[in-house]
Amino acid sequence: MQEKYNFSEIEAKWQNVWDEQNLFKTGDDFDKEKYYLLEMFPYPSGKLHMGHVRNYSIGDVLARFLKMQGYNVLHPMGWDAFGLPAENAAIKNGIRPDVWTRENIAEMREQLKQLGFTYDWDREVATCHPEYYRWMQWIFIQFYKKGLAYKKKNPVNWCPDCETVLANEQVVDGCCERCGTKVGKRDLDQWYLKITDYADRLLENLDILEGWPSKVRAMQKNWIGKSTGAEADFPIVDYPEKLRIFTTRPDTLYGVTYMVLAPEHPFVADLVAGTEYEPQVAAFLEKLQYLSDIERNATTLDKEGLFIGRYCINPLNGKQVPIYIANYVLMDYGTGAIMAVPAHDERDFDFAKKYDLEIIPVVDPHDPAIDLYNLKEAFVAEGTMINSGAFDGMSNEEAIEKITAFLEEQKIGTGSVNFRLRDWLISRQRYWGTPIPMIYCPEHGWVPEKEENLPVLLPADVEFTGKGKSPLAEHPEFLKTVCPVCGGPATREADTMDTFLDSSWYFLRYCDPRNTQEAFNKKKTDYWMAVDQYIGGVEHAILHLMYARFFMMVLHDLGLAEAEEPFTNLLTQGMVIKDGKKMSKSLGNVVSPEEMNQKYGADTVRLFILFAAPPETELDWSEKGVEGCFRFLNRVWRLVHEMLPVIDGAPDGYEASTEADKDLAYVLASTLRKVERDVRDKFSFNTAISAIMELVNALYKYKEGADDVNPGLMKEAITGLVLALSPFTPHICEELWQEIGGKGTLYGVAWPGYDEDALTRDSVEIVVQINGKLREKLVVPTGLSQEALIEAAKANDRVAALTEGKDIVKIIGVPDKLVNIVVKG
RNA sequence: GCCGGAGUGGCGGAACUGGCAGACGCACUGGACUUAAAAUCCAGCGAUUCGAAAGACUCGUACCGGUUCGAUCCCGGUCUCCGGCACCA
Repeated sequence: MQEKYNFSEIEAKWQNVWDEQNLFKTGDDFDKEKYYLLEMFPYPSGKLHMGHVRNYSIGDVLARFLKMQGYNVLHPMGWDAFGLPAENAAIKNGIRPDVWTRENIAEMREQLKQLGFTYDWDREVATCHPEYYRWMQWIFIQFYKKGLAYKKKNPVNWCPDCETVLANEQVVDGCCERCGTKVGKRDLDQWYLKITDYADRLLENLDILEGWPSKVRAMQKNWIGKSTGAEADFPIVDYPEKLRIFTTRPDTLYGVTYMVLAPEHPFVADLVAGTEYEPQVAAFLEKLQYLSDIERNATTLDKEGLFIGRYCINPLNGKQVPIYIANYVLMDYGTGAIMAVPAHDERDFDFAKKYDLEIIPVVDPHDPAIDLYNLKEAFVAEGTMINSGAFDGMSNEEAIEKITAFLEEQKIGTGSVNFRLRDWLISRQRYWGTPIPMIYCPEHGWVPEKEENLPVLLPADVEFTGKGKSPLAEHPEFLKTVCPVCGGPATREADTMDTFLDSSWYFLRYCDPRNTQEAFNKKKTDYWMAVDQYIGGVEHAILHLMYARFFMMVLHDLGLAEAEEPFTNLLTQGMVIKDGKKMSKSLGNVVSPEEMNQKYGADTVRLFILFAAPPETELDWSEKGVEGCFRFLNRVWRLVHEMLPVIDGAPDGYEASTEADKDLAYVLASTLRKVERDVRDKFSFNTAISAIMELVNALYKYKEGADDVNPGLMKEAITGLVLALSPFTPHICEELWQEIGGKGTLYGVAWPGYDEDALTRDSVEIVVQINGKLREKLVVPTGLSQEALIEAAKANDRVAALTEGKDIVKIIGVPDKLVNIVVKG
């Protein structure tokens, strides 16, 4: 009686073996061909969810497969360990964030091991460890020294009841997540990174990233949002300064009928000071204060404006136009001021209609349906210039160039480019993050901490109330320090860094995780970088992936790394859903990886998650499907055990004598070829697995049908099966490998080759079509010439009967594939 | 509005470079084994029509059209759904 497939015993056994041998440790063998495989590291929230399992299962198949292909594979894992939830746990349950985080990490690390993933745990990093954030601070200082970090006042979300700053995620429907009070704004001095300096490069390099999904590249392109146009200076009547505006439509300059400033524009207060408009402007600003960013930016918001009693002069035609302020002009884009051309801009048109402002067309569409001097809506398309002085008669596209050139000649403007991308606000008024290593000296202003004094440690003796300032800001011992320049008394920055900084270079630290002298050794990162394959959720398509690219560019420019782009290839896996909906506690449809693991084993869970859908698409969890995969593994188990006596003592190699032997040899070779291609070239794990299932089906058929089983062939087939399946379900395969007499562990055993000869069959089935419709199938010798093939088809009784008495117009023959006979009548 | 995808059986999904549509799995149906059940093994499984059956015809990859001997695949148009951005001048 054969042994039952006892997955829990087998899995524990092999995980132990791998652990004891420290099998997945990766050396820096600079001579070997490397492959850096990386999955996005998790936030240690407590337990793994199915999304993690999917992410890491995909990565692990690749890691094991590539190892079998002979690569030196770097496959690390770590923890994105700073962040708000740890602090919330501290406020709610009184657990220290470091303890909470450490416990969660321990639990999740154990879960990852139970899934059999091949991580080199010697390279584990956690961003909350001082050995890690020390170098985070060091990198920040390098950015600062290069002029890429600066401080600026910016409004933050402020809850008047909790008297604290709120992160955007803590603001729900404009109210405080905790107490429900309406959230207001407060201006704070905050640190920024100058990512906008790299906007063009971040955009241009997207074209090189051919290994990225076009979707992600498009998302980043949208996010960067480059627009080309011109800036122009408009003199203001009775005012010394000129008003500079940005426009993408310099061709419409002659159509300007008013100007609009952002209400926060620095000129506004000055322009209305002491006039009758001053109180109205103040009231307008007051009203805007209570709008959230989302409300302020919503397209649905009514356009509201206010004339401020002053006028501008159009530098091209000397026309005097009124100046407005309006809620739809934003201070932080362009120059915070626009020229309004209602005839050719929808927003300006709406505004002009509402406030009864002049509309002057300057581009003629040549469309009889459009009454230029009585427009029903703005005309934004191409046309011929009119009402534009010397530029009349040109195409408006030509006018864009000519007018821009004219502005430059006259020194009243310039060609200009604007980006939607803003500088990266990195200050967080939080405790659980990397302290920003800056010091304020009354004498010397903001100065970076001395590098030899790093890390600036997070103090452990803090209290969490959820009220008032962040714990660091109320910690005198932390705050009190000396100026690195003059040694006089100074104050530390109390803000910590956005956790996105920590995750913007962790892939570099993995290359050299225990270095105490530098953030990472260049020789090592130059060997391992760039990451050959990065795998993670599409929710990180913009922020994380853009920040990491930005960091890599800066580190490259600082001479610290060779690579300029961190991730050569990117795979964004789809979500795991249940019953067509996202898994969530509130819906009660969360499937726990732990339970599934206990019920079916890690191999089954891995197999199902890889088999049920291609990696990029959504995956609907189906327990029936899981059971199917479990059945399959049992089927494999029984097959191998039944064949053990046959394999035992079987010769190496085989002679395929019977047709059944040849059929099986063919299936075996084509399966091995397909699995290799599907995994390596397409990440098409679902079809690779289905091919292996077909092989198993063929083996069952062969064993039932054949009078006597060919031992050499069977041994070869079973060996191939176990090896091909091993990246997907490593535990059961290790066990079977041992039972069929394989040496050592499967990790790193060479990927099986396949028998080319077995792929060539003596005969092949071809299709005969008449007028493109399938009418007959023929078995013919392989490699039959086109002529002979057509003859064979014509000689067939059925084909002859069907073409009887009809004109044969044309015959197409494709060797080893088909014949198509085109007939008439 | 702009940008990026996707639409194939009851379901998840296959189909190489334009060449047998629906691999593999799930669900379902029937059979074998069993005292019985579970497990397992075997077979069937897009729709329609004809036929006792073997089998045969026709239709069928969101919709309309085109290219081609031949289209799930290429081209043009339409619809629907999903994702990103959006008062960005």
